[in-house]
Amino acid sequence: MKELPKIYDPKEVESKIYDMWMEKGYFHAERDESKKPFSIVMPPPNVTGQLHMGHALDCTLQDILTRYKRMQGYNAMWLPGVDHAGIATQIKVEEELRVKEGLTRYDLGREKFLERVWAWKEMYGSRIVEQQKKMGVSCDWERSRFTMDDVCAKAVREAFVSLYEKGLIYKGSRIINWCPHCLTALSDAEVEYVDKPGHLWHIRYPLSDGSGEIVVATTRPETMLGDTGVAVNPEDDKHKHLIGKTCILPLVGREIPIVGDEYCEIGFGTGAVKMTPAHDPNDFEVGLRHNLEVIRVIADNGTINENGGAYEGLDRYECRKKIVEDLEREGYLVKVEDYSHNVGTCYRCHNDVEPLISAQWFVKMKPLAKDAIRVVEDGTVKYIPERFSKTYLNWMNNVHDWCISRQLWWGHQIPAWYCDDCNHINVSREDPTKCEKCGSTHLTREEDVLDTWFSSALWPFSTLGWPDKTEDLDYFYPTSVLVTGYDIIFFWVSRMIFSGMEHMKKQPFDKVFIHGIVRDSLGRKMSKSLGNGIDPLVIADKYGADALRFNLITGNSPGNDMRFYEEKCEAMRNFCNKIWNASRFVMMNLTVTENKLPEKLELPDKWVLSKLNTLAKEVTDNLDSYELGVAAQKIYDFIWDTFCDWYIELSKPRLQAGDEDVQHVLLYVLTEILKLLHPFMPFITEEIYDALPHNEEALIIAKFPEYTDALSFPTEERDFEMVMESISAIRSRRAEMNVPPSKKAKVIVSTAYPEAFKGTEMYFERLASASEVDIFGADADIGGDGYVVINSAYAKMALPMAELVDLDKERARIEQELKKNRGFLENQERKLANESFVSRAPEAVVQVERDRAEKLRALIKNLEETLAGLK
RNA sequence: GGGAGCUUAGCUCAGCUGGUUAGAGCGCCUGCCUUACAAGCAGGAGGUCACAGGUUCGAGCCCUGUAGCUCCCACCA
Repeated sequence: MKELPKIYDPKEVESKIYDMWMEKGYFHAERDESKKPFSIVMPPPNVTGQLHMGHALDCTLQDILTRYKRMQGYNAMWLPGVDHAGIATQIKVEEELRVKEGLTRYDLGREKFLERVWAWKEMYGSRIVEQQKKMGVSCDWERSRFTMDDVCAKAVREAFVSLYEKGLIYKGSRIINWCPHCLTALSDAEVEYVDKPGHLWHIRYPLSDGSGEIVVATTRPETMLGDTGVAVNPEDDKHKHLIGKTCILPLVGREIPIVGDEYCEIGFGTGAVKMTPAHDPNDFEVGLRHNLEVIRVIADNGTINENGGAYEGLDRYECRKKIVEDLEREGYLVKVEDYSHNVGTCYRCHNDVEPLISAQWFVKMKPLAKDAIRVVEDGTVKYIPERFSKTYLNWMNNVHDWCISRQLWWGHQIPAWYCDDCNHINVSREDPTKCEKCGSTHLTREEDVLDTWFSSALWPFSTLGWPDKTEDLDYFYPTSVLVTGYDIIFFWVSRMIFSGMEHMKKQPFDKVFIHGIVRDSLGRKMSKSLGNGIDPLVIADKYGADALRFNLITGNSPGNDMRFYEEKCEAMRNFCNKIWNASRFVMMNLTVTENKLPEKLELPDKWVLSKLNTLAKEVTDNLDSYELGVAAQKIYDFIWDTFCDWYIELSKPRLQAGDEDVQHVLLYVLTEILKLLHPFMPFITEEIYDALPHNEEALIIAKFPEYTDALSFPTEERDFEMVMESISAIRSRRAEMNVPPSKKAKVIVSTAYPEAFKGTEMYFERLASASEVDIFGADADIGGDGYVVINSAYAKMALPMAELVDLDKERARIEQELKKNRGFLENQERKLANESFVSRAPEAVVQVERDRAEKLRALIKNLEETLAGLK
């Protein structure tokens, strides 16, 4: 048998164990009809990414589920991968190019630039994989995919073409969100709205006929350069007479119409709204209704374009300043109010997004949303916690068309070719050589690439070989559960659901297990700019990956944010050490070499086995309902309290007496504990299992404990708890009297349950500092002069400690205790006397109350007798 | 403007479909190096479960309302 060191050193153990798992191929899953599949696809981290706490939590949850199912005999397949992360990666490589070589991507050209990105990907793409391995993830690395690899590319092409052919993808000019920094269009989901303080400028627009003026209010005066109308509400008595007239745009001099439209709200601002159809989605709609001209004045890079006249070339915010100055100087500015409003910002670079009109590719969402809504509503796809289905449905019910084209180079290039001669758009599975409409061979490929999330949306089936009809798809799809944070429900989860329904005609997963965000100890989001991020690898290095994992999943509930405390890691490391030392203890006392239960079980054996049996049932139930934290907590409590603090202590006298049966029970219980704990703390449990005599090849593939009637001993459990309670009563009393454990004292027990107490003398000696123990029946007259009498509900215990007895104090103490317990009993009796309680509450509940009352009566009786015995 | 969540011990949080005298970790107090572990052991203090009503035999949990905090969504200039 191996000797374990006194302190558990995770660093040494973890890499060794991980290598062993890899070498044995335990993570790999192949289609096997004799087993039920359990499959998870991992949310692919960005190829630019570093593992952060969110990933650590995410992969820990998935690993726990995967290991649990694997141990239950499922064919557990967890598919990992990496996302090409279009914008994020391109920005990173461009940045490197700029800093190191002073070049832009345009200097290199598309082809050369992409070579650089691929080289970058080769260099850094595996970093996050290595980091995940440190966390102990048991995913099938042989199945690892990249969203830009050939398999995924084929799926993207098929998905795009098929949607296009069905008319569900179209190209059109719409107001889109444009990031002037990233120089690309964004989808609605990629815009983050931030409340920013600003102003509401009231501007005078003179009427063309010189009969007066109309005052408009705006938060973005620079956009007036593109104004092509003013809207007022047709019901607005103050303004409706102006409808049909025109006014002169200050500074620009353009004559623009005043139109009546209900979009303009009476009483807000000045009651008149300037219309900039090229730079505001609402104005665009109004413009369509009233045939307003569309004049774009802001260029892609955020400066004013040639339509801005004198302002051309100015940055949009400089221009704003300048325009306000000019308006004021020329007397057009009526007033300025402070006004805070929502400004859209880019989720990647956080610069203000510019709404502008642009020709882009869109996915028509309404028809696709139908099935995606249905499967969540009818429970085919279940969110855990349930409340997130509301978030999802709310979004899906109000979904707008999805802008999927990006003006980037890094990504899946859109498979569309424009005919130079007839302008026809050719979209096809194979690269076309001539226009399908006019036959021209002059074709130009669309330069734009697809939104990264377009390929992510196909992840659950593209990774399994779709569009080919593969065996993997047949066997592992739909996947069992998707684990991810609530912050990407819109980006990803919803798009996977509609894509799965559209392309596979089946939901991509049965369950969506949502977790929250890991925050710092002050409750702030961890971020680079705040510099408050905690590196999971540093923590894992310091406390062990097992401790980190346990930290992340206990003490919080699904879907809720959590705070990260390093102190808690310390507690979890201590827990590891506790298990380690308990195992050392078992090992150093082991002479038997076989893990099997003995024929003859003593009372404490039955007690601990019965508790273990219950634990297995509860943990299984909790895990099946995704209550991972609760399950972990129960295992923790069992190990620390039940096994270490009680059973190991109880085993000591028997071990000393050379009892082999107790060795077997220790080994058995410890092994079962390791199995229960393994999904949560895979490293330390595997290491210990390997050092123990074991029946299965490795813990990772050992059978997960199950409840069994054969090991259910409710009577013995209750009996032994009487003894434990009595021992506790002695300990408590001794501590109160400040008697050191080294001062042993005889214990005389009088109990109404002599059968339960039979043979328990050694436990009193070991755990209650008894020098010797006499056990008598309930009628025994114990106590008297020179004795301290201790009462439990099941026994009266007398300790000869004359020097400690102060009769007055003793009397007062017992009276105090009597008072308290009589109070409790009174409560109990009142409850039991309540006719409606007894008749309406379930019998089991009533019985619990009766037992409790009975217990109180016994305790009170003991106390009364003791009091009477005090002279 | 909608929607969601939170409010439980000094701190951070559990408490699963209503059923003991409401729990954990950390912190605090007392005593112990008891031959697995001082990263430990034993004992202990500490909570009118935000507030007000209601339903129920029974409410931290369900319903209604109030207050405070947080987040998400939404085209109000």
